[in-house]
Amino acid sequence: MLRNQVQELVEQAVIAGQADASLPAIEMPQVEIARPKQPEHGDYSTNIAMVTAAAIRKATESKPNPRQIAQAIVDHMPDDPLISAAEIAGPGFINLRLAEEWLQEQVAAIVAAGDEFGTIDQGAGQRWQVEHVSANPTGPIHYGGARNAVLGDTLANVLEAAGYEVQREFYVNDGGTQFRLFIETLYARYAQLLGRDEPIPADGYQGDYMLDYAQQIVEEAGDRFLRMPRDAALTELRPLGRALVLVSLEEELAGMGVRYDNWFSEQTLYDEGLIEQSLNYLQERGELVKRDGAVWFLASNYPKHEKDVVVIRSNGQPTYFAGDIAYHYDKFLRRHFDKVIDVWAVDHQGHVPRMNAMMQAFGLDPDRLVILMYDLVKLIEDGKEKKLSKRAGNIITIQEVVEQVGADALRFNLLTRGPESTIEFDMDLAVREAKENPVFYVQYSHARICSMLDKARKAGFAPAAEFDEMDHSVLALLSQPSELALIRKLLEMEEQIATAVEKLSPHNLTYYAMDVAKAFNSFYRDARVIDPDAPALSQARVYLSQATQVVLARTLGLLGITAPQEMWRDDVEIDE
RNA sequence: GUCCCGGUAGCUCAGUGGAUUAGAGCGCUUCCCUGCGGAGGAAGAGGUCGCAGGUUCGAGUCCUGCCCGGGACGCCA
Repeated sequence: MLRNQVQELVEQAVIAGQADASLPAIEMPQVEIARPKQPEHGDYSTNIAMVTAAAIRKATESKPNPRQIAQAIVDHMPDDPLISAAEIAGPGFINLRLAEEWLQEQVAAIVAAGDEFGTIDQGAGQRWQVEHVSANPTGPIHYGGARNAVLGDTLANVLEAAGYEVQREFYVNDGGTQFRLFIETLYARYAQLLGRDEPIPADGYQGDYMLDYAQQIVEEAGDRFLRMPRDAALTELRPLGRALVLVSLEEELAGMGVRYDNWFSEQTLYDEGLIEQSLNYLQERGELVKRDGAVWFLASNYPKHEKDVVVIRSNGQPTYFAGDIAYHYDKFLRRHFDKVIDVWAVDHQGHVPRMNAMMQAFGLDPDRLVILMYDLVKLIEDGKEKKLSKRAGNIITIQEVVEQVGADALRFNLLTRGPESTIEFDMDLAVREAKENPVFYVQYSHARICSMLDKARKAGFAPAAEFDEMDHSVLALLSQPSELALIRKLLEMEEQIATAVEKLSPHNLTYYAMDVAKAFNSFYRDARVIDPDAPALSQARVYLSQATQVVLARTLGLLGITAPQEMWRDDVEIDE
């Protein structure tokens, strides 16, 4: 990665400076490379001189001058085609400028990398799992689940781009009370459709969608389940109801581009004895105790966890947390993921400490489990919050929002904010604003490039793929400010991916996409790409446009958003 | 009561301890189509970064307290 290359050069300078005693032989602080806000401050800068000065001051009580330290580092900067200038500025910053020739050459590198541009090998084949959404399999997913889905899915994309092997998993809560109520409701609706007066359970699911599911059962099985005892019918309905609801969940999520590698059934934890096995494991390690007729996990043994947690109720039933223990036992001790990211809504925040304690009780590094929390989505209607409940059948579904706003705009919108922000969602506003969504600006730029490259091809300026070998010599002609600014912006991609991975919040990529589009549009305004009178320059600009197309397509791809070849306004009024 | 997360432009939100000017989108104002897609470009107005202390060479960013908003504190899931 570019930033790392720059960092290494500075580190080499530091070592060289120490070798000839221009710099004191102390242990040097880590060199941090930043991107200055102001372009006059170069492409990269480092505060290493000031940090070093502070370290020396602390160690020796002398008063070193940061600018002198900076000078020593600058004097020892190795010659490298990457860097054209290293300047000292302000209190002791070292500002580094990328060489123009090197920048120009990168256009070829981007085009050559194509779909792979931006990929970094940080993950080095580590196996990570991202478990997300995991909504109860009892009906359509609430709009809040869309946030979870988009966050998890995009994060998984980004991790893959960073070289991690990622499994996307949906935990199907088919072992607990809610799923039982769902099946009982399904049975009731089924019986009602066949004319029997069967009440929906008290806490059952009131939504109309249950009638659709019941109707499908009727079509598949006729009245078969009425001709057996209720308990037997409920048992047989479980797999059928599960299949129905999973198909609709899968469709709903696919509607916004979210797909899974694995749907993990909670029930299998019971069926395969994993609850018992994982609890035995904890028992052997002395982490469980029997008290008041129940079995407790001694979470209070671990820092920050004051309370113990019940895993087996006094009635012998395991708690939901017992399922979590077994599930994560399976993730780490059977499937051996290097790292697991669970994407949870903030209302589960109280469970995080016990998950951390659980990891330690397993004898595992708690950092291998990351609970990624996102805040709620509140529904606003007529300026007021609307309370929703799936059980009451009163929810805004993902599908509704996708239909009204569009999957691309929805994903982009959800990814313009950090996970911790609370989202107030107003459907009317969203529909009104959908057309103004910046995602179209990005997509439009991409379509515009595609169309223009097409025209270029016809004019005899072929994009690189159609050459056996790219003509690098023309790239040196890309020397206008807006051309170089665009190249610089394109080269940020690896760092943007690294940032998204580091902070486990990929929303910076949406801003990056807008930046790239903006840089391209400025370039496009300033520079005429197809100009028969200047064939070499035209060819160079075609390459640059192509590189931009590569970056936009890749960035949109990571965000799970389509990169259209063309798009036309369909709502333009034709004047006169 | 304890703990967690927010509070940045009219609105929706970004912002890795840095550099006399804190950013984007939308909205608002003014310009730019005889040149490849105007869903565009150039510029402008708009801010006590909730409040008060502290740490430091340097704070929107870290620490403490307070105010406001949201959430969590079950043998529920």
